[in-house]
Amino acid sequence: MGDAPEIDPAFDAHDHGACVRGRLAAAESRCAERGLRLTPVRRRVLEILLEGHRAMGAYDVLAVLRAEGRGAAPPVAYRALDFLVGNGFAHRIERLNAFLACGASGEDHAAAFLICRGCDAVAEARMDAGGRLGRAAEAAGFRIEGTVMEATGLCAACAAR
Amino acid sequence: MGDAPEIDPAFDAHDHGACVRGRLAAAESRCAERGLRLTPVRRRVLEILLEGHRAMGAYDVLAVLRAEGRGAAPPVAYRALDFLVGNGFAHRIERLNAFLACGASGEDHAAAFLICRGCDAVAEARMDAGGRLGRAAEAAGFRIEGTVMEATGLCAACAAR
DNA sequence: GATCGGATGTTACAGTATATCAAGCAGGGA
DNA sequence: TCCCTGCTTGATATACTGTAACATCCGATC
Repeated sequence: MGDAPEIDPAFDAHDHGACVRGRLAAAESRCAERGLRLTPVRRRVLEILLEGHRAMGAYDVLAVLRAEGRGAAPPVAYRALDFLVGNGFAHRIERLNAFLACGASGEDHAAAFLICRGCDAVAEARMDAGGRLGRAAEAAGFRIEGTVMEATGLCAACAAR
Repeated sequence: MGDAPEIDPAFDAHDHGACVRGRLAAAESRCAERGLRLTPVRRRVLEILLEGHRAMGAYDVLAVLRAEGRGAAPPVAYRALDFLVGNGFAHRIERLNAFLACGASGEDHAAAFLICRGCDAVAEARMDAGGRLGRAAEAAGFRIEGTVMEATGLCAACAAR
């Protein structure tokens, strides 16, 4: 511990097409490794999240599926999102009731998020789990299974405005 | 840093009547100090949260208000809860869409929560803000205004069962 | 082909939250 | 006193988020 965690370049510009293709390919090979089924719906939902490159509500995702003529009642979106979150391909942002493609698709890691209230951008920071809260929980006999860390504030661009 | 943060005795028994009265009195004097108006509705909602001594949904609070014959449409509960959260008398537990009376009513502090998925008890741990995520945010030019930290797992009692 | 489990499609509904407007009430200044 | 202003409350309606339950489909296996 000691060094600040790495933060994804969510607030910066980048080659987005390549970004989406690369992450999708990474997810595919991860699924193959682990015997997970990245079905068309699941793949498309991940792609939608990657293309959006922001936290999207389940109903935002649903709207895209609908526009493409897929069967699209809420459970379709929620099930695909549950699969992606459950297997580490996406995160749920509790504060926003929204979902975000994971910046390190499929690797096990604890994540923290910086949520800009000005532009709604969300940056993911990779953290190792545990830390002070982990020690406190252990002392209380509490067994932690998952942790949510979300900070709200203003990104550099919005603060300048 | 270094020492584990103190955790409220949410998983233990205690003298509940005294606990409620004491915290309510503390909230009243805090409001007087700061010129905040702890109106009857707000006071009663805080009392309900304190009596429940657990995370309660807005509609749980609302049901109690209704049973008492107060005007009780959703906005009544949400506004009172917003006031309490905004002024540090209660916390919102994002993971549960629920609210919890603050264990240190009114003092400014960052809090983390241990949420038992067995019995839905929520323990509040007082943390000082900042830490590793704070340093990462600073490096990215992100100004943090508030942080949510919630760990889900099993409390000692539920793990034993 | 028969069977079985997982994935999808669909309807209906439950739970959470807010926009909006009307009415009441306290405090301050003309 | 009276009015004005701002905050709080009351109430209706509606939007947003999430899930239960059941039917169907599809691929793998025997």
